Amino acid sequence: MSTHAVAWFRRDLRLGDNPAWSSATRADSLTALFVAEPSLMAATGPIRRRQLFAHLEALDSRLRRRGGRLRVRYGPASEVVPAVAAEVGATVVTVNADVTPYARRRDEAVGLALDGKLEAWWGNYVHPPGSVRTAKGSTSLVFSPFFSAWMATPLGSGPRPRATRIDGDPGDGIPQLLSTPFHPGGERAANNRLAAFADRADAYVRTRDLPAVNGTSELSSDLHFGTLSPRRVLDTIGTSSASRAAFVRQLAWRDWFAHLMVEKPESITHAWRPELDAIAWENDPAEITAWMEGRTGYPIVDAGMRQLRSTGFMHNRVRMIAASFLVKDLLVDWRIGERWFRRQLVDGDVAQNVGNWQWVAGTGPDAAPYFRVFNPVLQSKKFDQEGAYIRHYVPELTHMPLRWIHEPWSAPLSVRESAAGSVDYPPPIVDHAAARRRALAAYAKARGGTPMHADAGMTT
DNA sequence: TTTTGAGTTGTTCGA
DNA sequence: GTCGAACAACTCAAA
Repeated sequence: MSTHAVAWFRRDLRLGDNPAWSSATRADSLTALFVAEPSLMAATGPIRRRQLFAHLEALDSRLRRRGGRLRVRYGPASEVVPAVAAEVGATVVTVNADVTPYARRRDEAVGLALDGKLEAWWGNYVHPPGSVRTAKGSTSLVFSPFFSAWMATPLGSGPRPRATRIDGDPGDGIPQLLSTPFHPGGERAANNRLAAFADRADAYVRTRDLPAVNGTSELSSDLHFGTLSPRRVLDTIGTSSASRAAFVRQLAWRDWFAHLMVEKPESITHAWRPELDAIAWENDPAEITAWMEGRTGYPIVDAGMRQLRSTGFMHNRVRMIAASFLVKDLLVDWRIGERWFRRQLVDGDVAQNVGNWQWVAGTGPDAAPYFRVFNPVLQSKKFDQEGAYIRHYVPELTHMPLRWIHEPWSAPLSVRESAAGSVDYPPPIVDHAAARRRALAAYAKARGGTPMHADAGMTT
């Protein structure tokens, strides 16, 4: 009897170092399948959706060169996958597993419907979620010990791919791209981006915090879509310098947040520290909108939020500043910011986004201490010294002299009037010093302690 | 078994 | 201007 595999692609849109794909190629023939699930599509912003389609186009082209097609189908996976499996007479359906509760429920349902023919691999993390453990057998709730254990864990090896016959049915097809994606799609382009980062990886520590410089890896989107294998990224960058090791540490954070998502899926909606679900958030709708639209009056925050809306990306340092500003300065529930980022970001990823927002909000395990409140002006002066990033994304401040670019409200009226356009830039929506006191008081109250200062709270 | 030290990305205040 | 302390509490691993 001949065997036929369905390689069901999800967030692993590559053929290289892809255990589920490699396993599928061991069958006599295979169907490469992507299911556009309506519920996932609805939760995906236009920029990430466009990027997804670009990757699907590239994957389809690659399969065509091998005489096959990517079969794209629309509908709920729980119906589509068993139907396709029956249609093609599949003996096995291979996938790379995912960590979100949605994905886990979905795969469980599909697995039941397939009567045990679903074969799950881990292909999207350096080490499989759950595999890096403390001596007691659980996931460390402190990053450093997790990192030590992560480094000490040997890399597993998956099955080797073979040449096999690939089904040529395109299914419903891929929607036509109406505009340019964030990145050129596909595995090959992603590998070019990896090679480009490898060339500047030794400058990573020196430049990664400077939003005007191309110093971060900018591989988050490829890691999200799986156009890059994280193990290949690790291999390529290596740890031969302090900079490279610092980057590899970031890959461990990515794995840690995946581990934590499996450990505690309710962290999507609840603080890891339950007492911090009791914070009396302000959640002012007008302020939330101003933050989303980049009209807070704090140039570094607004530059970041506008970069996000217009490009689907935001520099890592600015993500922290903007997130801290929403949670601490505006006292807005981190879940509101998390949802906005997740929808807008081309690399929007539940486990990573929730993990990082809980870190900023101080509600997560081994998170930033709650009293660490970023000062948006200091951060701006420190990391955007020339104001180049601000000027790029906040055109109203193009002509604002460097001396006041980080806090334009301090500029004398004459300066503001002569810097064309700057009168259109809004005044700050909160006073940082007062907002900081209010945040500390709100956190202290939720934690059941007393405020640090007798005068803590909003001064008017 | 108990103790101890250490721990992604910061800010403010007072000496 | 510089510098150290305070701003908490908790997990984990090593001793």
